[in-house]
Amino acid sequence: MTDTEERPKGARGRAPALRRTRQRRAVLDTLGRCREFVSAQELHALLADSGSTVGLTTVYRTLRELDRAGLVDVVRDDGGERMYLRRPAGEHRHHLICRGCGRSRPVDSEPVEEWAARLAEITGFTQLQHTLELSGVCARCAAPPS
Amino acid sequence: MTDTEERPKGARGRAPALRRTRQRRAVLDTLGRCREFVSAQELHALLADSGSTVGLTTVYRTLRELDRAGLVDVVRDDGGERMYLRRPAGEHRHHLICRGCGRSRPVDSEPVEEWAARLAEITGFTQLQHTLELSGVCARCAAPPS
DNA sequence: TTCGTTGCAAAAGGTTTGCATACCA
DNA sequence: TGGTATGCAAACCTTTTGCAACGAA
Repeated sequence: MTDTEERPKGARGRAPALRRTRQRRAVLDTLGRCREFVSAQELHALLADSGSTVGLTTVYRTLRELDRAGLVDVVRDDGGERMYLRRPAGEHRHHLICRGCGRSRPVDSEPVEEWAARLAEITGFTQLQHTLELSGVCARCAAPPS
Repeated sequence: MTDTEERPKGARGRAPALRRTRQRRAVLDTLGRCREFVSAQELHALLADSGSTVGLTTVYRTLRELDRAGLVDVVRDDGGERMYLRRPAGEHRHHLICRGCGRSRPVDSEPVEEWAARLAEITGFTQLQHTLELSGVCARCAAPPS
């Protein structure tokens, strides 16, 4: 069990003072264009393809920032690799990912949210967090390969 | 934890023919004694402490076998490390883990199971699998440091 | 000028694999 | 005996970090 170190999310009102750099803009832009989850490595490759020279390190760092800022949804693929998808609204969403084609679709997870909330009451646990990874095989991929 | 579904890994009815070796017995035994999730590395350390000489590789391999056989629940900690906990019955369970002390407690996840089942119908996805990681701060850890 | 940002190379860390050896059945 | 299982070392991979150079404000 890795002990989670204290991380007071409610940081002192300090403004991070993010700078708008060419690299960050490129990452944000490319990520925004992705409709499916992408890994840092994939994103780095995409950036390279589009001619943007952005270091892999920077991609990782930027993605981490976005995660902290709650601007992306993050899941882990089977290999433990983190996958990112830009989050439209401020709400966190859950996605159902097809193991065949990799496409994902957001799902209504209200029941889960409610259940989690109830769980907090029942167990006395506070600051509940949950990560939900859903996968399956979509109708198209399940269909006969004709 | 992942819903264990059929392993269509093209398994031609071959019998795995597991052998009962000293190492496997030791791993199984030590794992069975653990009441909380443990990582492969931790398990390896525990084995070493108890005098059992089992290679780390073997621990990893055995754990993977157990996972495939659906005999353990697996979660990933914040660092992406896999944590294992022997599964009592054949049922898969979800656990709520305290970020303070690391202790876990199984929770009733029926609502989630039902929701997932309904989701399958609605979306047309088949062979749904889900992994749910729940964490929070237990009452004891949240209590004032007296 | 200042100090956040970048990027390369290297370090970390967990997990897997190659391969010769040991051993259960 | 034959095919498994083991274990060491090396390989793999993703992610992080050290540090000198860079550039937005």
